Amino acid sequence: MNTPLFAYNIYDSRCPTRDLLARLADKWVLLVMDKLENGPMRFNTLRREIMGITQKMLTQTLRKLERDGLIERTVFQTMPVTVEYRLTALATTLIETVTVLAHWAESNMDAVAAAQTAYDSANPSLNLQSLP
Amino acid sequence: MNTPLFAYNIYDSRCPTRDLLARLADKWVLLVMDKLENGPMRFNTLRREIMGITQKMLTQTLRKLERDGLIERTVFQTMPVTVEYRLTALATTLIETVTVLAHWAESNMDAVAAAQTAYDSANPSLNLQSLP
DNA sequence: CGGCATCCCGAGGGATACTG
DNA sequence: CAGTATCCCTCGGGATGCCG
Repeated sequence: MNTPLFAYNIYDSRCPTRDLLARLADKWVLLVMDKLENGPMRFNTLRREIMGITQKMLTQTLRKLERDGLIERTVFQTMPVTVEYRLTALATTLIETVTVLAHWAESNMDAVAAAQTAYDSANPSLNLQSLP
Repeated sequence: MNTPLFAYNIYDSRCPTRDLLARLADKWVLLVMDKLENGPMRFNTLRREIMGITQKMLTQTLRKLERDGLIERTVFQTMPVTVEYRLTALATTLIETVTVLAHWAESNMDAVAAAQTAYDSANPSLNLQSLP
């Protein structure tokens, strides 16, 4: 029968993979990982380049990713301190997927916007424009 | 110089692609799209197979995806009515990435769990176990 | 520079009841 | 079967201030 070595099932709400997916399915997580694709970066560089992210969210995102083993944090005892973040080996198995997803939005924005316009004019009653 | 045809930039917080990414970066969106990979499915089938999703969230997710042109909704006037959801052509350019991301969680759950344990024992002070 | 600690508001989303 | 409509409550996350 060739049973799989893992019994994880993303469709089971009680499976720990569900929580892992929820952590990955986060815009800040995707943006941070995507930014780190080309090598390590420092905290404030990330903060500046990922426009709109607050210090709190960046810190929180970096900590979560570090805890999940996806990024590594290195402190250089300069004055003042320098902190660098880089993807781990584990993250390299995921980063390509992340970058494709993040940039799919750019490549297909026009098609999506057209679909939205069509949908909204076909359903004048509903107001989904406001939905997240 | 070969300037790109689109000036969309996912790192610009005011760019519409940012909102699109936020809609894609959603666990229910990923699970629903992944479920529809192998062909059309009906509402209650999706609801049963994606354990833990409420009727409200399933409806909302399907509507958002329909509005973005990623899924198509077909109503069959049987008695009672039958409604079928299927991925659109636009979605086919994204579905592989989505499935890879969703199932990466299953394949790498053990590694992530190990990293978490290591992190938590190395940082007994912090309590990130509770964080989302 | 690279954070941590608080306050606080609004919305995301669960639970429940009703319908064509 | 496939939804819609409310209520209600938590908690994500922005704003602000402080620190080694």
